[in-house]
Amino acid sequence: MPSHPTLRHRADADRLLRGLARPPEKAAPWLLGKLLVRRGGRHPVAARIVETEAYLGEGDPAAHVFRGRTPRNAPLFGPPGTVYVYFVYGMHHCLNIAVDREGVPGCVLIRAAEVLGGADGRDTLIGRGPGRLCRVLGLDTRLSGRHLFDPDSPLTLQDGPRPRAVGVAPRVGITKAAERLLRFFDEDSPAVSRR
DNA sequence: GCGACGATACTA
DNA sequence: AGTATCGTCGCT
Repeated sequence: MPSHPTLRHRADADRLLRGLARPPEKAAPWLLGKLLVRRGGRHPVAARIVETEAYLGEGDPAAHVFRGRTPRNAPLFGPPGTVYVYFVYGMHHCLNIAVDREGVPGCVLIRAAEVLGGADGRDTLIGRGPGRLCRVLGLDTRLSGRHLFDPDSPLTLQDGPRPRAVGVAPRVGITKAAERLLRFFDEDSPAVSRR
């Protein structure tokens, strides 16, 4: 077992990468409970993921890559753990994580997370909805294309407490393939979109 | 170069 | 239902 901190972090990243290196419909529920850690500000901010959606790649009419690769969606073709952030409706950013294998553009949209406030964890802020989550974590398109486990990454992933129960529902806000149950959420979280 | 539209979220 | 608000992409 590695005892040096750097080696241990490396081992943690490898384990998380194995979770991400699977098809979106597997990786999306697996991501529930994991912690997004935002660095770059005065203090790191951690947010516990409580709601995700799977986007299946070129065969999924609701996916950004449905009509093929473009400069914007290119990060989705990167290795698992690559960050894809896009801008919608002239005001919101949405965070995605590329999953599966490099060259296979499946991804997971992070729809909600509980931002852990003070050291005591008492004042829990919620980022309900992908737009608000990005606003609360200060994420924008400058992060798109970066990788969660790069040494100096401003956004990383850590292990966290798994949910007691996982709910399944249709994806939010799409018109195509709207019936598919590809949205996953922590049933106990108040931060989940209410729809 | 142009225009339609979107993986949003709030208010009424 | 209405709306704020703009980057992206397909098409001309």
